[in-house]
Amino acid sequence: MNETTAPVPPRRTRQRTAVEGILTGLAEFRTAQQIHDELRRQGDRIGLTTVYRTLQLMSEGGELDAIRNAEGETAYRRCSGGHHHHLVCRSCGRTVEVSGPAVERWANAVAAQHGFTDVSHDLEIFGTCSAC
Amino acid sequence: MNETTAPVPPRRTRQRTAVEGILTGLAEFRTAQQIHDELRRQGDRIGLTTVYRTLQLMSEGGELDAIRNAEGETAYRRCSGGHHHHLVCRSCGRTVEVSGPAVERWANAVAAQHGFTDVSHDLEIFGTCSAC
DNA sequence: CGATAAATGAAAATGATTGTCATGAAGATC
DNA sequence: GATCTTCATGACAATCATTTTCATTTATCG
Ligand SMILES: [Zn+2]
Ligand SMILES: [Zn+2]
Ligand SMILES: [Zn+2]
Ligand SMILES: [Zn+2]
Repeated sequence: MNETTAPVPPRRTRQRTAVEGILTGLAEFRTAQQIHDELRRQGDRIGLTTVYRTLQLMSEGGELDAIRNAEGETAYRRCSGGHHHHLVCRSCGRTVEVSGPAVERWANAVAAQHGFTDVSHDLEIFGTCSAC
Repeated sequence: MNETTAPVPPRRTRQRTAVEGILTGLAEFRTAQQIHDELRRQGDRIGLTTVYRTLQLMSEGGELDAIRNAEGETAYRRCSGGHHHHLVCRSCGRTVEVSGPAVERWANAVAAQHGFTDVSHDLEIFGTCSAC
């Protein structure tokens, strides 16, 4: 047999658990450094490198959504499964998941009109939330 | 009188002319380094710092559109004046400007519904063009 | 309990972008 | 054209998020 994709689950380490814990119930997008700072504040001893690696792996595994903020930094957030977009507060990071079937149809239609196939899109809405 | 915005046009230098020349008639997004390389290849003597600065100024002045590619680098392209989005070929980089009033309305409406102000959005459509 | 491969993290490297500042060159004025 | 003022240039250093290295630790399994 040719086992191309051996399903090896990640090891349950203290550090990975801590990162998952921070992300659970957090509605905001957060960068690796922010999460690292918060963990340190809580007293967790964890390396910045590990935070970067863990977030990357979780993102690749579909457990997290990733976006790049205005400063070009990558921020992560635990999201629901299906296709959706984000309404993000520029100052506090508060995020609301949004979806619009009409937008999906429009994007696919305009791409098809120009002969493009295998279509995907990136869409994020930014603003200042009422609390800020 | 209080002249808050003195309209001082940028000086017409050999370097700025060269950068503008490269961008004219180029349908693809290009990074500062790519443009610098191309100018050097053409025999133009120009510093990388100057290319970065010129592109930034042109972008701020609305002469160029800027996007961040998959590697996180900023790429620039001469675009038409109004608000629009891009349909970009993943393999050859061919870019088509597109616009959809319905999308604009939807984005603003959904942001307003959630109490967000000072709203903007990023939207790019990717696909494979008919030539690829 | 070992054995073993994955995970960690401190430190160094990377690489795009920005800051510095001495020198060069537009544009205005004479 | 000569001169002056000010902006522009660019070689170099600095910044800073992210990645790489690699020696050490540790989770998992038999
Ligand atoms: Zn906010
Ligand atoms: Zn969508
Ligand atoms: Zn193409
Ligand atoms: Zn738009």
